[in-house]
Amino acid sequence: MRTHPNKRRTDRVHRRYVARRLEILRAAGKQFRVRGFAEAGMRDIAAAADLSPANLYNYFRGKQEILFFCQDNSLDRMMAALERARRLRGTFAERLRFVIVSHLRCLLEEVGGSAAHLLTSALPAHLQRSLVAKRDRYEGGVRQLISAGVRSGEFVCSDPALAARAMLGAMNWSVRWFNPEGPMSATEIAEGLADYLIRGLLVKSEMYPAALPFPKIRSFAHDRASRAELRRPSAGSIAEGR
Amino acid sequence: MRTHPNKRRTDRVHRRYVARRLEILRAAGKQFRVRGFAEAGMRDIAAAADLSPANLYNYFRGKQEILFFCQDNSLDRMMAALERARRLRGTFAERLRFVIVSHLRCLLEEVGGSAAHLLTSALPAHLQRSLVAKRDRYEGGVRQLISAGVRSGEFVCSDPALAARAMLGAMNWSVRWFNPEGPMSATEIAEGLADYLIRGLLVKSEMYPAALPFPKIRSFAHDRASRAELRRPSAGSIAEGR
DNA sequence: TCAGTAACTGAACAGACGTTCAGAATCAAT
DNA sequence: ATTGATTCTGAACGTCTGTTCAGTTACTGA
Repeated sequence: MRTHPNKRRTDRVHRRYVARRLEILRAAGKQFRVRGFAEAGMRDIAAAADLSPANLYNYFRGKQEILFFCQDNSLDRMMAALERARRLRGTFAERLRFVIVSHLRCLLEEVGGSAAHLLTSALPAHLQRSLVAKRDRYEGGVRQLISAGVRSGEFVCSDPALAARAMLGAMNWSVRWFNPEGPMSATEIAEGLADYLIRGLLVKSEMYPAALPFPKIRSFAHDRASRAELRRPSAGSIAEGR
Repeated sequence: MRTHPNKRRTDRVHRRYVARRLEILRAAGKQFRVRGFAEAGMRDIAAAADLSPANLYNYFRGKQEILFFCQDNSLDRMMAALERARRLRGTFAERLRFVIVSHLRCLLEEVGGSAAHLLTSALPAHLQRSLVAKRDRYEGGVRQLISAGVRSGEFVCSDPALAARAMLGAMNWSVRWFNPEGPMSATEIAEGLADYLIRGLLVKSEMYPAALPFPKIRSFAHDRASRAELRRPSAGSIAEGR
């Protein structure tokens, strides 16, 4: 029994497995976003992902784990955008705009149906802590971006922490009213919100809003499809139930 | 059997009844705010209000009705603040600031533990419609305030509707991170958020933030305690259970 | 073709939920 | 003290939930 054929087989099987996992996460993310965590039942999620409810448990340990990976996944994507914005050459307004637009696309665009805004208390303590820590790092990054802009003289802001929270709140709340079939696309909304949110920081607001070109995001939705976090957890990462 | 003694008796009984109703609404509002609608059980609400679970049903038809009155009540308070802001003499920035601060106080201050931000889909259609209509009137009022400021030359904003949603989102999201025991009071947060949110609209942002005095709100939390909407509904306003 | 593994399912389970109800306790007025 | 109404409660009911499991189907590699 050589290892190669086996290896190839399990590879393909594993790829299918990961893909199904992602499908489930997307379906669940949409359900969570639309109906809320508690209101979205496993039977709904299963139906949205075209599986039997019982079959979900071949891919995830339970509902909480699904929520966790949904949030963890979108937090990772946002964090990646934040780090990319940091390395960006340009004004702080441009960097901040990049973060805002990325954040909103991640939340609103259909393919990225995640639900980072749901950070609910329905998770066991250690998972909750892990997510909150990640979100705090992200929020801290946004705050630092604002502070740096203030130090550089480009921004004016008496309380960067509060401004960061205001910006994130305005963005996160958009999932409440955004309608994919509505007149505005996710990108248009993102640009419009960025205009307003950044204007509140600029010292010289006359030069704003202007057509600030910023690097297009390519393959944004898929570039983390095979992240380590998406693989099946081997150890007991979810120990006790609720 | 004269009517006077009876009248007096039932009056007092009725006052107690209304007061208890308000207590329940406050307790439930806090639970809904902290844990979410589905996660907050009737047994939790009852415990928070110091009642037996069964006794809740002497004051409300059920959980959905409690949520409805929570939201309806805080929407009414916000609407009242909006109308008061409209009649205010002063700049549009001052009026808008009044609305923002009132909104945030209504959401965050302990005594007004309501949950307008929860507008969930867990309510029967007609109640949902009623709340959404009221919220739309409120949101429209904020939008008109912005538009009027733009027309007057005081504000600049390419999309007042979007800006209004951004502002409301930033405010509503605050219930997620606000901590009553934290370093900032609800009022301080309200002022800080108002600074930033209004700055994004001003043409001449140099004169901002400045100490803009605005009329103090007095007896804000209690002035609607005996509203008609708080009385027990006599007809079947909640018909079918979900 | 055949064995073995992976993917999947229907039916059920234990627990939590909102809610009800018969009846006890409390209150108010005579 | 008695009466009638109001306020309250413990215990239960039916339903829905997340989850499990024995068993079936589909797929893979030789």
